[in-house]
Amino acid sequence: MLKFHNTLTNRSEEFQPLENGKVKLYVCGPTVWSYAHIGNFRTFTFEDVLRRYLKYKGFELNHVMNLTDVDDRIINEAATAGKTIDEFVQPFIEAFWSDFDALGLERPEVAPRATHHIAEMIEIIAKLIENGRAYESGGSIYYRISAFPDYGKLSKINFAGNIAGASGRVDTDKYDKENAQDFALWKLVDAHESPGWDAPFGRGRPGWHIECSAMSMKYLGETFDIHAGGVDLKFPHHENEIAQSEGATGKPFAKYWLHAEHLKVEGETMSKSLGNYYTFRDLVEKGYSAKAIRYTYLSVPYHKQFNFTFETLNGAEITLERLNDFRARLKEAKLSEPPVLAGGSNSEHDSAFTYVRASENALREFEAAMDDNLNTSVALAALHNLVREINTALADETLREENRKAVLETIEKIDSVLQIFAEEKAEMLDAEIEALIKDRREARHNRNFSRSDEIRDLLAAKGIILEDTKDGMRWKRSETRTK
RNA sequence: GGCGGCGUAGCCAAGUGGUAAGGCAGAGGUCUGCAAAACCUUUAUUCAUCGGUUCGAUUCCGAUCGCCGCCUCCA
Repeated sequence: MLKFHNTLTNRSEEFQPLENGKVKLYVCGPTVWSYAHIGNFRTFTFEDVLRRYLKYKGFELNHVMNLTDVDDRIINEAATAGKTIDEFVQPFIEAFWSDFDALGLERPEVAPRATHHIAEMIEIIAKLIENGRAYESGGSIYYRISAFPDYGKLSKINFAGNIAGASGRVDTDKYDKENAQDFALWKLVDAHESPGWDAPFGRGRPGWHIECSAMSMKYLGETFDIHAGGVDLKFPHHENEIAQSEGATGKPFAKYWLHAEHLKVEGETMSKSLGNYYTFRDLVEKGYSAKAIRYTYLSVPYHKQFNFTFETLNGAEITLERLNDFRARLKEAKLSEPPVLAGGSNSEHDSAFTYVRASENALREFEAAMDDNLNTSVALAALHNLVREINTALADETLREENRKAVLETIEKIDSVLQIFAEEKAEMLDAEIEALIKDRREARHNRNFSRSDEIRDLLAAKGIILEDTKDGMRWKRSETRTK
């Protein structure tokens, strides 16, 4: 039974989609003003695991992730660079998708851009003005929080205590609002100012929150299943989305709210001033693999803050090498066929049966962990336990053909969600290396070990690692990385 | 000032009212011509501290200390 911790109710709840077999999922996407950092991608990776696990459970997905391509920062940066918004944003959108793909994140069904949905935003704002939940002031349109009694139900924010004690926090907004908490839906823009769009209530540009209401409801309907995002968006962004959407439609907005916690880096808040700020591409440039970064994210459940350290990341590289080696070795192993049995059992048969059961157990543990609010820590432990057990069987030569298939299928199922195994590609060695390997085989046969070790070192320098096993020699490429 | 979270081995961490998953690192061993890989054994009498409830608490309650997040258009 799949359960989520719903931050709207603050409880663990069984997941029940609105429509049988289908899930409507909205996630807050990136603001494309720069390269996304490793904190952003923790959230996107969580959302990918959510997506993949829902598919694993047999649900049909309609997953929407917006791209915020208009906000104050983008407008300012574009102006500074002397570019239009489109020109400024385009390279960052491309970079975002490139990073997204590299991390094994499956693209959502719809990835709408805010600037392409201004009409939908205007429509919602018009409704809110009509029903008294929005008002005009100084040419801009604001949301009237006092007209939405449910305001605060997601973030559980107590405004009374807030205002009284918020030391040093001044409302710096230069516009005139009825209440300090009222937020802008539409910002007045001069006739000559860009960007700007014409609306019945005047030329302007949208406030930050309205885009998500507009795009989620356009593609998923007024009520949908899951809304996910980073914790920092809970207030005010998600709270405001609820106010806008439910305020306009009178219907419940999202049923389940899932929030990903932030990460720290080496025990400290990630920030440029501390020098521990990393984009995904920074780590790739340092030589780390996307899979190891993904694995590191998965080692801690999404709803817990975690400490991203390079020691952990290095460990993840080694762990993944072990997993990939395991799979390769399992595929190559010479295994015996099941003996022809005339009934009864013998010890060999019993052990084979045990390993079939090990696969089933691992899958069951994996699903139980994922069902429990996507506990990827425990899911990984289930995988590791299976690998160790089967490794032992390989070492003992008690594994048989029938087991191999079961184990490989289990791994494939688990990895359809976790996506941590390396892509399998048939690799060819060039002739020179093939010849060296042949020489070494001969040298070893003749017990000329100085020559065979010399060749091994030579190949190692070329990034080819040799391992002598009882089934013969196997090779792999070393993961070269600079640190 | 308000709301919330966290503190588990050298490191990253899971977890539960019934006696501590997993990964990395370390130590010893098996295998190997030597390596590598793999496997085996081992590494927290203890889960920040102090009280309380309980037959029993790391897990529940209270207090204390420490760290963090949100309350500002940052995932």
